[in-house]
Amino acid sequence: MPVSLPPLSAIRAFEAASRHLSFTKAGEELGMTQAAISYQIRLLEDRLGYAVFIRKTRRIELTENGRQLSGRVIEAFATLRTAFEEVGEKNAGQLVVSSNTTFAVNWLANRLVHFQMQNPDIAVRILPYGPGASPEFDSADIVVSACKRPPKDWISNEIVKADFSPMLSPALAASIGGVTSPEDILRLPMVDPQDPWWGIWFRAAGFGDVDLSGRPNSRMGSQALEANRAIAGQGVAILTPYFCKTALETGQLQQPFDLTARIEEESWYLSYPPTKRNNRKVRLFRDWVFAELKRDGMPVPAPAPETAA
Amino acid sequence: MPVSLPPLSAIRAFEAASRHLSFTKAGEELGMTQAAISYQIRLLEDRLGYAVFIRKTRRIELTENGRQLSGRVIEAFATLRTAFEEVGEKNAGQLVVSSNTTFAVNWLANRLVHFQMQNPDIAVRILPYGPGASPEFDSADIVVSACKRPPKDWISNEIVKADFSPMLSPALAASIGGVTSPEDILRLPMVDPQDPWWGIWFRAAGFGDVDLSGRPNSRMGSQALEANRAIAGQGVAILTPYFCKTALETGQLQQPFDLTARIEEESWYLSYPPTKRNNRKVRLFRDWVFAELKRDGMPVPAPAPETAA
DNA sequence: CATGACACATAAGGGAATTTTATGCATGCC
DNA sequence: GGCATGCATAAAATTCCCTTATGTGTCATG
Repeated sequence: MPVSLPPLSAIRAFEAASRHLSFTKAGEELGMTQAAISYQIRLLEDRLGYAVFIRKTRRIELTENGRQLSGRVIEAFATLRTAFEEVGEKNAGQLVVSSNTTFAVNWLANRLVHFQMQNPDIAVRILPYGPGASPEFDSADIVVSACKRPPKDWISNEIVKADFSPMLSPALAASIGGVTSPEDILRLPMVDPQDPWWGIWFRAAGFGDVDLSGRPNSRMGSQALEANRAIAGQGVAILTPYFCKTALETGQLQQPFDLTARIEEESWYLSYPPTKRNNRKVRLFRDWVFAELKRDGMPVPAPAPETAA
Repeated sequence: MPVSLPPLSAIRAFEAASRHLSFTKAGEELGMTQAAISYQIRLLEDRLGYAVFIRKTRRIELTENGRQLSGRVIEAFATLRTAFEEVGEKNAGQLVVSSNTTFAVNWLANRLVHFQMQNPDIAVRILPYGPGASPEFDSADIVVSACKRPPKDWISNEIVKADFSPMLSPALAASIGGVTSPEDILRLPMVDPQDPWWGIWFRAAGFGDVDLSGRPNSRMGSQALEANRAIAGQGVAILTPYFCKTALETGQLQQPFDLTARIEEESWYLSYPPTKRNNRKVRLFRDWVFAELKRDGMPVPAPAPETAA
């Protein structure tokens, strides 16, 4: 049970006044009037039962007691200031993004350098989390997640709808003389036949119950892996076209059907705690993500309105 | 221009909460509700732009940032607490009395031991100041002064009226066959013929202008010295009977005439700054002085009323 | 598995603590 | 001597907190 201190505002006034040896200057530093400092010092002396300043004409001096306090109090405030400053700086200069692996590998990886060039003062740390793991809501500034919902008070924007469609390597397609009908796919190996996306896509394509016994969806988090296996010709994967853009453009993969399916509400979300809605680095990153999406022609959510700091 | 800190009340709440890892306990320690702590922490996090606590169910944890702050903040508050505590204790246990020499030597000297026995926890320091010097209004807790008035806002009590009357040693009186009329005094050497008190006393005794060219009054501060010279038979001194009580009782001095004179407003005053009116040691000392005076049959002023701390 | 207890969050409202404004006062300086 | 400077003070206005009351999610328990 620590000793109770005099009012902190009085201590702060004393700290400043004892540094400047002037109530007026202390008031300026603290953004208040000379009268307020005078009041606070009076309060402090009243509370302590002894004077800390001797009022001379047009200047003040510390009393013996005041002198003894002054040093320690200044020291304590210096400790506080450096503590908050250091943590604040560390915090302002470092942006921690917890992203699910798909988004990190298929989207962030080859664009991040642009953000970093635009904002050389911000050190970005990407923490990818794989399927089965959870985003690091506690330690991240921003989270890009798919299935895992952020704490409900977080500000959350849907950034990419989880459309999906079968993808395969041209070589694999050629091996059966080309893929022209959904049924062709069934003649090829699948990278992950248990993925529930298959069933949904086939239904959307007009094929009722294709038997692909369900398994917890994990494609949201590991498309990079599936994509590589598909590129390597190991099978047909069911992937989100937007995330395969490069592979599709370079011909490493092909998407035989324009038809995409989706599970409503299964999307990638960018989210952050409301505390950080006015945080510079968070705003910069969020806006950059939105701008990139827009360049890609993706629908972009309106960012939540800002509030005065 | 130091960095501006978050609101200090929020920092204090954080300090307590981070020690207890509980808002409820922190609230108890600080004498406020759990809701208030919650509010303050929220405020702090809002201001800082990052969280300092992770809210788990029925308990809280420090975030990385919070942990980094916590240590320093606790340290800073400990510094403040020990600083105020130490100075406070030093201050509570030590009573500095700046007293004019007459009062110190002729009154305090042989009584102080009683006060010290009654209050063994208080260390009394008497700072006597001689004629010509000033009381140490700045560093003393209590001042006993005569001519020097305390700063006008001080609480000041008249304790001894400066009555005066001629005093001499019995031997000196016998040397002229006894002193029975004021005129007899003029036949003897005076310890300080320039003292204005002489003229006033002689006038009061019915003798008009006795020629004793004036000189600044200094008897208020050095009666001890004059008294010793009178006791040694060097001359007649004009002294305050109350302060010669012992010498008169033991026959070292005699006061030939009951007549005393006084200059209105010339008195000894006990005074202290209003800041200290409820200060324990100051009250104890003041009350002890008043009690001693009362025992001597002196009129005692009513102490100023106390105010709630 | 329902219930209660516990710990923190949140909203509304009131009130006290601070601040400001507007002076006064003493004194040092030109 | 007149003015500027720096602190004190009183009254008035705000702002900031804190409390009360209630909600939410979990854990523990019978």
